Amino acid sequence: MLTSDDCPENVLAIKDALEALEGRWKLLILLSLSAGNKRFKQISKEIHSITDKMLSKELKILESNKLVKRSVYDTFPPTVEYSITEHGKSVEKVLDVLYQWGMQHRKEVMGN
Amino acid sequence: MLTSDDCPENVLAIKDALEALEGRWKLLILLSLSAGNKRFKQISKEIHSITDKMLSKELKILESNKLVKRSVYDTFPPTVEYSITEHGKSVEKVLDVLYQWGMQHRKEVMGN
DNA sequence: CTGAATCCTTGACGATACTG
DNA sequence: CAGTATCGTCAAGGATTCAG
Repeated sequence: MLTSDDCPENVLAIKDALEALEGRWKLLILLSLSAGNKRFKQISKEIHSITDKMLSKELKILESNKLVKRSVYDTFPPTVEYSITEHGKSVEKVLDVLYQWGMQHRKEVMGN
Repeated sequence: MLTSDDCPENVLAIKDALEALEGRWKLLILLSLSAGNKRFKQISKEIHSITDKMLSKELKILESNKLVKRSVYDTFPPTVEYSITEHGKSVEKVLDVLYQWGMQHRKEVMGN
């Protein structure tokens, strides 16, 4: 979460939004969990090129941002399940807008 | 511009959109130019903490993304003016959505 | 199974000096 | 005025190994 530095106040909210979705993996993890609750191993198999370290780290960030919920079940071997929160679901409308503009942007930049 | 790697096709457009706005400066430059055409020096004065190198680099990226237009006038000393393109203006509705969600996000993450 | 610890590479970003 | 060139720093992300 950013604090005031160079930015006018309203820019901070935009930057926070971008930051919450930035990086190579957050989007993929979010979409994977949107399709249903998953365990650590399941996610890493779906996103085959992610390392355990990155998956672990990104999940923590997403959890700290209240986009993802982590549930631990006391079994052996340990069972941990990840799911999308209500707040996590609310990003979908943002992604829609980004998708629409992104398509337009690709047309604009590539071949008109 | 990304090509297909791990990502499902629709994710690429979203990533391109995020990429076009990412980084410490792009948003500030875009907003500055939205308020009116500016010359290099004017922008760097408005965004006082940016270095010439970064401003130059970011402007090139924004120009290559068709978000900003660079106009050179053959005077001495040289005059270069930057302006927002139509495509650049189209990001405003994206920023609106990001702002709305960003505000909600801040409430969610900080003190509900 | 679900991670944490360590080491390494790469690119973003900054400071400063210089040029047409 | 409008940049470029050079050097340096730091954190993101990756590869690999270790642990409860």
